[in-house]
Parts: sequence; structure tokens; C-alpha cells
Amino acid sequence: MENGIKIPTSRNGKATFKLLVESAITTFYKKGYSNTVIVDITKNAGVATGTFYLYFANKKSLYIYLLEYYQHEIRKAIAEKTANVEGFSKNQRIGIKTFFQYAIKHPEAYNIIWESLYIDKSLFKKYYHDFALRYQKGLDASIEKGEIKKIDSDILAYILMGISNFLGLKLILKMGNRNKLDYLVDQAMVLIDSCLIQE
Amino acid sequence: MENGIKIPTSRNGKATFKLLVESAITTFYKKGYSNTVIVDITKNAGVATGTFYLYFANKKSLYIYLLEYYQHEIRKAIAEKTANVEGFSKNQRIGIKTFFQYAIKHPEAYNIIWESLYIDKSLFKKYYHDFALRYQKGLDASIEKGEIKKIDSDILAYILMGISNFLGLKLILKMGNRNKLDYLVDQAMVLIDSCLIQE
DNA sequence: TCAAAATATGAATGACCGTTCATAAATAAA
DNA sequence: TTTATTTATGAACGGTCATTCATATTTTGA
Repeated sequence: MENGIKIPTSRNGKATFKLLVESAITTFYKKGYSNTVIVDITKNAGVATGTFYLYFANKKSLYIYLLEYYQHEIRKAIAEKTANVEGFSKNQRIGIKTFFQYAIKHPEAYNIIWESLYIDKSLFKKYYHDFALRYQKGLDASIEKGEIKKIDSDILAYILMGISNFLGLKLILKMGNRNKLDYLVDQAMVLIDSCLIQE
Repeated sequence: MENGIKIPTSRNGKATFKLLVESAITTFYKKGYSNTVIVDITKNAGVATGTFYLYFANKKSLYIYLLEYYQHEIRKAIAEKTANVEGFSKNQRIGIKTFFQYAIKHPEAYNIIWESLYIDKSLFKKYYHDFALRYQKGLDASIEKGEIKKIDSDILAYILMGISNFLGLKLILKMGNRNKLDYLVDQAMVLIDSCLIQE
């Protein structure tokens, strides 16, 4: 409510809410946030225009809802897959691979997340700052254990995010050659291991 | 003309053209491409609305002009600074440092370049694909000379672009701690050298 | 069973904006 | 000097879109 979102209580309301969210995801992906108009979302969802305002104060509220949704989903996917994995290298490998898999399955996620830079720069900063802090925690633990060399983990977090994000982009936009998921993961890990692993 | 741009011939025309371009840069940076309307650009440039259409077919033509302008400027800056530098490591260091310096001096460049993803995805692909191809050439030469290890230079180009871009972003958006230019360059080079240099 | 709350509709309002165009001033060419 | 070209103006047109609201239906809870 204060955040511009009204969560429905009834079964029908929940179904309509979900239709609107899913419609927004596909429309934002196809036309971009700015070129998407409210009727695009409602028409595609099969509801009347006014219904939109039952659940969302405006387009930006819905956008922020989506951004938080993807943040949560991506973290969950990586956390689940790496939960029982031991060691820095294997952890990184599974983490990066999961990130790539998520990007391939949800290519709209990239668009929606990066678009925050143009909707509200503070949302972009917050998204990657939060991600970096979590990454950093894991890195510090690995440094503590002596698994990897002692390197500024703040900077290292951004370096690793940069690698994953640009390779992920190359993968889903098919830029350059050799865009096989496993091959990209292997190549990235060869590099990461060779500069970080403490022998 | 065919590209939606009419280059003026007279001194006055050239001055007006420049005013419009500079106004567009600051307005796009402040409000984003989509939220910028033509009168924002003309008013800020101090000319009448119709004057815009003397030089640009529409907003997108002007945007593409800016994107090509920055592409050219950034390449030129890096090419000039690395022209007489010998060896992979020093070359990388100067290249990355020049990129950071450019980003600090022209923080609007990031916004304008990345926004292409939402204006016309093919522009974004082309921008980074071209950049990657140039990077790759240099990397292949270094591999040939035996300066660095034999690694897929297509992938390595995207990895290095990812590192520069995310650290550059951290730098200009002041995310995390320790955002001193030289410190970031040093840290990035410690990593890059340690995984690539052929001893 | 019945009043209150939640959900749904879509026409109407009012604001905004891209683009055109008739007109005119300045500059260049002859 | 005279004519053609370039440059400049800003009101006006036509279209789009966010948001509201009167009305109606469905669901919930007592």
C-alpha cells in the first residue's frame, strides 16, 4: 500500500494480479519500460484499464515490484544450487553457471534489471551494491580459509560481477563466437582460478 | 541526410548544431532518453522548436549521432594514450586507466551508451561487438608474441570489457569503498597480470 | 441472509508532445 | 545589387496516454 502495491486477498484478485505482472514482464521486454503504456499491460492481461490501478499506483510501482522479484529469484537460484558445494572454485563455477542458466531461461531479467539505470539510478546502485555485499561476504570467507589470495574483496566482487554480466550478455545476445554455456563457464573459471587460487 | 542528420554549412548553422548536440547530451543524462522531449533540447539550447528539425529527422537520429560520437571519442582517447606503449601489461594498464579517466570526465557517456539496449538492441550489440573485435586483435597479437597465455581471445575480450565496465561503474556511481582511480587500476592489473602473463 | 468490502469496467478528462508549416531574417552566390 | 539558399521562428494540429470515476458485480464475514 505505502509502496504503491495493493496485494489482493481473494482468489480472483490474486489471479488478476498475477496476470498483470506476467503481462508487464513480457511487454517491458518487448517494448521497453518507457514505450510500454498501461493499456498495453491491461489489454495483454485481458482486463480493463482501471483494473491496473486497483493493484498498482502507477507504472513505476509495478516496475519496482518486478525488480525486487528478480533480485529475489536470482539470489534464490544461486543460493539453492551452491548450498551444499564445498570450496571456492566449485562454488564460483556453480554460481556462474546458475546465473547463465537463469539468464538464458529469463532473458527479460537483464533488460528489466539494467533498465533501472534509466528509471531511477538509485535502484540500480542499490541492486548491484546489495549483490556485491553478498558476494563479498563469500569472498572474505574464502580468504579467511586461505582458499584464495588476499585481495580487496570489495573490488573483487565488482570484477566477478562484471565478468558474469558481460559473458551472460554475450551469451544471450549471441555476440561473437562460441556461445556455449559450458564452454563459457569453463573459460571463465580457468581465468578466475589461475589468478585467485592459493596453492 | 539519409542518416537523419543534416550537417550545416554556415558558421551560424554549425554553432546551432553544436548547441543542440550539447543540450541533448546534458538533457539525456539528466532525464534519460525517453523522458527527454524535443522542447527540452531546444529550450536548453536557446533555439525555437522547429530549429531541431532543420538538423535532425527525429530524436533517434540525434541519439545515434551521439552514440557514434562517444564510440569514436573513447577509441581515440585509448588509442592515443597506448600508441607508444610496449608490452601487454602496460598497454592494458594505460588502456583501462584511460577508460576510467574518460568515464569520470564524461559520466554521461555510460548512460548514453548503455541506453542503446532500450532504444535499439542492435545498436548495443554493434557497439560492444565492434569494441570486442578491436580488443581481440590486440589480445591475439599478444598471444602471438608469447606475452600472454593462449586463451580464447573472443571470450577474454568480453571478460576484460566486463571488468572495466563494472569497475568504471563502481567508480562513477561511488559504489562500495575505496573508489580511487589509481587504486582500482592497480587492483585490476594485479588480477589480470596474475592470470594472463606468460612467465 | 444481508450488509460491507473487494473486485471489475471502460468511457471521459485533461495534459502532454512530435511534427508541420507559413513566414521571415540572414547569408551566400551571381 | 539581386536572387537563391540557408537558417530560424513558434503557433497550430493531431494523436497519445495516465488517471479518474460512476457504476456494477462478486466475494466475504457476521
